Amino acid sequence: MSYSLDQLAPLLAGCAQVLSRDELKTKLDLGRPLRVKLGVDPTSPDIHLGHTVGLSKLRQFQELGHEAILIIGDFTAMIGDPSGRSATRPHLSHDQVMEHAKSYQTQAFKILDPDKTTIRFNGEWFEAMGFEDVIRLNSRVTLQQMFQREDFRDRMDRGLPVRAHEIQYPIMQGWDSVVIRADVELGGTDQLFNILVGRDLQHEEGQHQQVAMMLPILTGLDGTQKMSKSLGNAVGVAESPSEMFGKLMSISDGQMEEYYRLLLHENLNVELHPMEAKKSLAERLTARFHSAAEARHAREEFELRFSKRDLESAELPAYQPIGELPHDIITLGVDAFDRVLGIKKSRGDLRRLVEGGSVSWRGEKIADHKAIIPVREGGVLKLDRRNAVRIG
RNA sequence: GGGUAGGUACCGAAGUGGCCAAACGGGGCGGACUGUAAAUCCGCUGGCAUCGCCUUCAGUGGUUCGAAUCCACUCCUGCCCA
Repeated sequence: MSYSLDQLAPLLAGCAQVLSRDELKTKLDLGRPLRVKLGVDPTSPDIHLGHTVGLSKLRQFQELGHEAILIIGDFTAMIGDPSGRSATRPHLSHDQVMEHAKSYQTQAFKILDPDKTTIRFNGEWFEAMGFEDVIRLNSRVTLQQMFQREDFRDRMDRGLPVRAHEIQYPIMQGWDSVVIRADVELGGTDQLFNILVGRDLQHEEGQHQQVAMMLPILTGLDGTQKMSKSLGNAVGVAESPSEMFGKLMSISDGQMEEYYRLLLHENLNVELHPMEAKKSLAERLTARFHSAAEARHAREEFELRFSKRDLESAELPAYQPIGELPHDIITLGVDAFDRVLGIKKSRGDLRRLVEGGSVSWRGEKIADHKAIIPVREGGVLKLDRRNAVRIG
């Protein structure tokens, strides 16, 4: 039987680059389930929408009967992928990484079918390697090869350091492919180099080379850099419906086309008013990770709160000032940010917010940073653009 | 190992004895405008407090009434040479 006829086209859809299409076709023609690899490094505790581009593709393979292998790079995460980085990454401790790995797994299963997914931690084989093994592995690649990589070259040109351990990363990622005998490796376009190293190493080991399938990289909320938790421009899949909806509403119109294409796999309807298109995008994506009802609700709350600016009727976190706390706006604000919203603000930050005209009590702007809030009366305290709390 | 240029706030980058919490740009935040969009304009951008005080210019020690700025040592990085 032939998988390729009906599978090739849908699998190629949405890919930025495939090396090569012919090889993929050949592999599909084998008629057996392919071993499809996707690696994630648990460098932060959360999976975000950017990760879901690759995960969805993996899911698609899974649904077509192939074997999905999710590599959790517990070992590689400690080194840090230098891809696309202009600076060396900080090291993470193994404990931190394992902590992250745990939530990664749970969150990845929001997309993948847990019953059909093989999860492998690459510490499994790397921890067992001795220095001699490492040297032997290193002897299979050349420095020239490593320095073909754009980000390394770029840093060299700019006089920035490239540390020796960083060039180990692609080698390790490549070795993962050898160990699991991958037929296909998925990754963002920034993974091209790493994935190709995998092909080289597989060839060295006498294995068939994996097909490299590169997916486009999702731009983060800032509209310029790739989505990444550490850049603070990410939408996490575990975030609450209202956070998710709100964040998605803040993307620029210019990004919508990209979000529609990469996340919903369809084209943006240009007939639609941009705001409607965005609300629809936000609602559908929120529904994907929560429920249709919750997404609907998030949308209604959003409209109430931000479009109609009806803070009084909106659902706001409750804030109960501690009894003996002085009820001046600064003290109150700092406390509310800290205890209710989990955001650390200094008194100076609060004073600036007040002076900037952002703070209001029961709909009245507070201009004086020494103002006392009559908390016993209860009411809504607006703190900044997106945060407000209800007292009493 | 030798030579040389550097290490300033989130980033880039001025400042080379007091006028420096530190120019300027970017980013970020807030406001006006709006669709939590874009563009534009305005303000803010170390901490605490009522003009003030406290911590900061890689680190440590020193010179000085006074240092980011001078000296010594240390650590870190680039480049050139070996």
